[in-house]
Amino acid sequence: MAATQDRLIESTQELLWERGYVGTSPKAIQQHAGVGQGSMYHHFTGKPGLAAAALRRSAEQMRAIAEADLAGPGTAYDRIAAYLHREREVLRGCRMGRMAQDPDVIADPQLRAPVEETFDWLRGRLAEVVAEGQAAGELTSAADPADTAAAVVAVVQGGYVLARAAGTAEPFEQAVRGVLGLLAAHRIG
Amino acid sequence: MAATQDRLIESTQELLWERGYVGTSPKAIQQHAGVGQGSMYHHFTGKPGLAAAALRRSAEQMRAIAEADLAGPGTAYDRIAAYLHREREVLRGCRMGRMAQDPDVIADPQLRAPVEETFDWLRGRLAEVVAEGQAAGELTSAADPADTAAAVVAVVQGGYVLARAAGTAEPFEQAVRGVLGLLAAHRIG
DNA sequence: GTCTATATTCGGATAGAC
DNA sequence: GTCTATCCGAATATAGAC
Repeated sequence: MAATQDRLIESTQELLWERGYVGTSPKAIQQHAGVGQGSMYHHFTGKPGLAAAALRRSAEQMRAIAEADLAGPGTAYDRIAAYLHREREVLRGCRMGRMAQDPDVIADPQLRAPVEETFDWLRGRLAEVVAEGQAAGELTSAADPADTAAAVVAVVQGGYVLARAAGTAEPFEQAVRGVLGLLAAHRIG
Repeated sequence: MAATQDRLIESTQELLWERGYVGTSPKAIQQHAGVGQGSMYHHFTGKPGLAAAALRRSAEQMRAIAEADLAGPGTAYDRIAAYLHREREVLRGCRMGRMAQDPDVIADPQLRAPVEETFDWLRGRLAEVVAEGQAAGELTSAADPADTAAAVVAVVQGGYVLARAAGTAEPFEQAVRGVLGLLAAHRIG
């Protein structure tokens, strides 16, 4: 039954987000999904296989959500601002970014691949937006597109870290305002 | 013997950095420190107590290292650039930032306090530097000091995440160049 | 496909001898 | 202060019945 696999994958996505890879046990996944032990090991080879499926799905979802803002209307600055101001559950952190901290994830190519690809894509996509803005005469050419894109993505990822450390979303919002404030000086017109 | 406590704390610092809180077992700490089980439980109440001591020490160290750059010579921009360009083991990530991802750390006030205080201090200190630069006429007043400071700290923390995801320090360096490039437009003179 | 039983190792700690 | 012995539950599966 596809529903069982789906529930397992969704539960794994949820628990990886909340507890990380090391902190997520097969048993916890089964309970969260309401699925028996035998059932899980019938559909998946084990914890790594299931986690890989969950991460691939999270990667797809993250990408779709980001693309919605980046392909939206308005100038390059507007689209970056839309991406940065998107509603987020800041205190939960980033589903993908969190995985980058876990040595077991980084050590397993199957687990690391979705994480790496997601951020590669995101940086590339933001760099395109910056370059488009420069080509359209909306932004000065002073800022390198790839470097600026990396800074924007890093602000989001770092903002999550600061917010969780502080126990409030405020530092995330400050960081977003901060980078947009800096970028604003590069607008033309 | 103080040396035993010290070795335990240092080993814990090391392992927390590498494996995180959930991923670090008392046994691993003992082995890394070359100290027996009984000895560890004689000097510390258990894993949380030992981790708290290790985090407090890491917090002191991080603060001293950052202050060295931020209190250095040069303009505000120079000092921020010095902080950003400091030599780092980028692929190891940040000892403090990593802890913010761990729910068990965030849930325990004793463990979270050093993390929270470190980032509060760092953002405050960087905001001072920005404000000093504005007062000295080196930087425009367009950028809010607290917001800019949060963005700078977030770039570092996010840079670590991107670098670990990529398996190379390159995205960290891009992000640093990116935020410095944006900030450069605010320099006067 | 799903269930229950069983196995092995680790995590985190306590107890008491030396 | 340090060591060894012991404890109990959790993590991560495998085996085989239904």
